[in-house]
Amino acid sequence: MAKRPQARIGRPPSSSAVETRLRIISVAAELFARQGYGIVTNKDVAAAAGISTGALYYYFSSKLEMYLAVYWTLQTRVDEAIAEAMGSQKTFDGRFRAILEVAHSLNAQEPHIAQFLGTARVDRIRHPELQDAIPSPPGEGARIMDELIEGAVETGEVIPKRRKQVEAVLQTIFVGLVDSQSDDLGRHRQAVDGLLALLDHKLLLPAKREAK
Amino acid sequence: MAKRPQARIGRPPSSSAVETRLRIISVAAELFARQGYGIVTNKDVAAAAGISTGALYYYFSSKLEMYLAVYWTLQTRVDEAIAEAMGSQKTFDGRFRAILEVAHSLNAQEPHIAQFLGTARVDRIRHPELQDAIPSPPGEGARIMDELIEGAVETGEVIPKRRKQVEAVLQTIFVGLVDSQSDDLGRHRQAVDGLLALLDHKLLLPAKREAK
Amino acid sequence: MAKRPQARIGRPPSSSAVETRLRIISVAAELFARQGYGIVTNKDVAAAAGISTGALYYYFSSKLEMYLAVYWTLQTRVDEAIAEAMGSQKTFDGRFRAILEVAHSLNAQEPHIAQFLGTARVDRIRHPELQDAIPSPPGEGARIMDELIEGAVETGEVIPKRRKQVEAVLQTIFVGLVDSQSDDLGRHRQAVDGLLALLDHKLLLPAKREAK
Amino acid sequence: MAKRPQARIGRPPSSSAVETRLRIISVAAELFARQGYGIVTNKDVAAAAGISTGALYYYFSSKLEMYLAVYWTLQTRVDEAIAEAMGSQKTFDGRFRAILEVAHSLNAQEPHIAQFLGTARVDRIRHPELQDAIPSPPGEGARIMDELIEGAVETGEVIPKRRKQVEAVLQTIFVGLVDSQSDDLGRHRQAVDGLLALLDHKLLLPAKREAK
DNA sequence: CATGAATGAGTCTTCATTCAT
DNA sequence: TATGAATGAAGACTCATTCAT
Repeated sequence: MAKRPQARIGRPPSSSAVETRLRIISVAAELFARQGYGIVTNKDVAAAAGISTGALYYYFSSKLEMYLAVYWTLQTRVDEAIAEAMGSQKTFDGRFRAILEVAHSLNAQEPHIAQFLGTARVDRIRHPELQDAIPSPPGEGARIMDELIEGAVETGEVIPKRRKQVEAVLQTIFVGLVDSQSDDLGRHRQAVDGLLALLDHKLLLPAKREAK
Repeated sequence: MAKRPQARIGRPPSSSAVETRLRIISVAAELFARQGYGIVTNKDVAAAAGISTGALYYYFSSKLEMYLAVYWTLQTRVDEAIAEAMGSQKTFDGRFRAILEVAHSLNAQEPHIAQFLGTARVDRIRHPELQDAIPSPPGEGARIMDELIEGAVETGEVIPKRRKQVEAVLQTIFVGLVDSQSDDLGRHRQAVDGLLALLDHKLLLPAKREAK
Repeated sequence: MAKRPQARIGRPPSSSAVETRLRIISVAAELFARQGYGIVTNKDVAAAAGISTGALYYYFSSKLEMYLAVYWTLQTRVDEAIAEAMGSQKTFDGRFRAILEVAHSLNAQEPHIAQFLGTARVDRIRHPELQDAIPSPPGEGARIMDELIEGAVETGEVIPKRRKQVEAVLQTIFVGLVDSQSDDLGRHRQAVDGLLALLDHKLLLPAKREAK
Repeated sequence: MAKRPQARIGRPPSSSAVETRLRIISVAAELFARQGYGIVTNKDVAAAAGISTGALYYYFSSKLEMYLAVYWTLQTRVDEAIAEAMGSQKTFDGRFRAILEVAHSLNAQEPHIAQFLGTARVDRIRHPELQDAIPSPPGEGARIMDELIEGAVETGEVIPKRRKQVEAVLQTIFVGLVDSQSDDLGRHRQAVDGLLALLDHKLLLPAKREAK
């Protein structure tokens, strides 16, 4: 599970500033998640955080920096959660199921994380400034994907020739989950359960007979 | 009011309204596909079409109308292609495979169609004006999904209780394909082949033995 | 979205929002008085107030709001002056004379008040936005007219049957004064004196004899 | 009474062009009367006349020229009507009454004439281009005013010293009538009747007694 | 730490005017 | 005569950013 950011004990100096910064990141995350980089204005964020637009510039040198702060905060949380899920399992099958469950429980706890990261993938393409500042398979994504597939090859669950196909299918599924299901927890659950059933060959059965 | 324009040019030689309109839609489709509704400016579109921003308003009453013209043009193309694919097959399995192939060949022919429609899904959420003007499962999407699933229940390929799961999984896969693979035809092919292999139980095999 | 403004200046030294707002209203009053709502541009007002067009929106949410601020500022001044004049007299004759004098002295003090309000009557008809925001007999006009005429009926200066005629004549005179004389104080004085003489039956005398 | 413009008998060449020109002037008059020079667009006029904006430029070299054509057409009609009214009477009293009646019957026949000319007085002030092209006491106004007052001095109805006052009062009344009453024929009648009663000392009577 | 007054570039949109046909 | 495709300047308004206080 993702660790919730807590004020560290025994660190009094300028604690209100730290709190304000965290508050900004938190409200900005929600706003960016819903509306994207281009549409959210500094004024929106400032108002939601209860400060003035000028004050924003004390904490971040630009709108872009603020966005990146949000990005790394959330992406780190996701990366940690996935790393934990990966570590707990050895087979591809186990890991994939664990990741799906982690994705769902993150979504249940903090819905705007997935929404933000889905949005970020789009904004990255749209805004050149973001393109240079955000990695394309996001966060640890590339490393995790590698580990997942290489592990699967080792266990024999994936034959080497199909590496690329598996990678593309996994990307498709993960992006699809984030982009099309993360705004509704119930549907997200259906999608996760459906995918698990698909792995068990229970979702799609052979046709009884051809319709005339 | 414009003061004294002293314009330099009137109607350019040999220009046809129909052609110009199509040219605008075509270049706008590409720009919107890459950058989205909010970021593409009228100036961008006009420049790409080789006309002035004012001329845009001769063809469309607003930026929104122009966007919608692009949307319906492309969405119609997709709907027709999918309807054809659906009609050629009776089983869910056959239909699903046909749709994947259609998706791929559309992508091969006109790459920005999928990019635009993926983008449109996001823009629809971000821009209230679009929300009112664009259907949420896009185009004929809702009807097609229904037909696909009800057909599958009739052939016994999907048990009634799993309807919702199948729907969510299909959404996940279709959105994932569009959003994560449509910018690279090679990867898109891998994804389609991977998904077909997944249906055949060839993509993911049981683990030989548990790694320690 | 604005790209990278690299602005040159922030808050100018020694500036007060209240003062700036008043300055804007004052210069806008003069401009609107002379040229009307449609012709005065935000740029004109901003330049006259010594600020940028953007700054205008710090004080008013739209050009319309700015116009209304001017309107109510001036209309209130007029309503108060007329109310005072009305209160000081009991007869219609006294009140009418008092109002004419008030009109003249307001004109002497702040010439653009009458010009603006004359202009506003026209702009109200031409611009639907204004129609909804400005009352048609302006300000307290309707109430004052009523009080004036009902008082006159009570004192016997107007017979009940002629109420409508008196109202129409008063409207004609007041509007005529504002529209045709308020741009020249000398002529305005002549008009006021002429009207007073008319009441005294001194302006127009019977013809000595019929010219052939 | 104003002569209605009729197609002259026996003048066939390019008669449709003449008709079109007249039609443009007629619809433009109505539009300008209601909305003023600045707000009416060439497109509005063209649409109302059933032609294209381009065609407008065959008949008038600019929007300004078109406006002036309307102005002189209407102003001439008014001047002629007033001249006729003036000629029929010798005393100031008779002439004034006759002018009021002419004003009213013109208003009854072609309501937008007065509306246009009222509007034109305002537009003249607002648009520098019009200022140079339209005379300030409109049309024959200056000459008529002179004749009216000099006649009154000769008949003894106005003493020489009050010339300016009478002029200012007449301007006030004529402008007031046009600006405040010409949009409603009933009210216009009330105003005219009220003014006639005022001349007869029947509109305003002495107060019976002072209210306490 | 924070505010709030201000900027100016950039957005969508309108409109008188032009000119090939 | 007339159309209709096109221009470009100008208008209202937005927004990231700056800076005196």
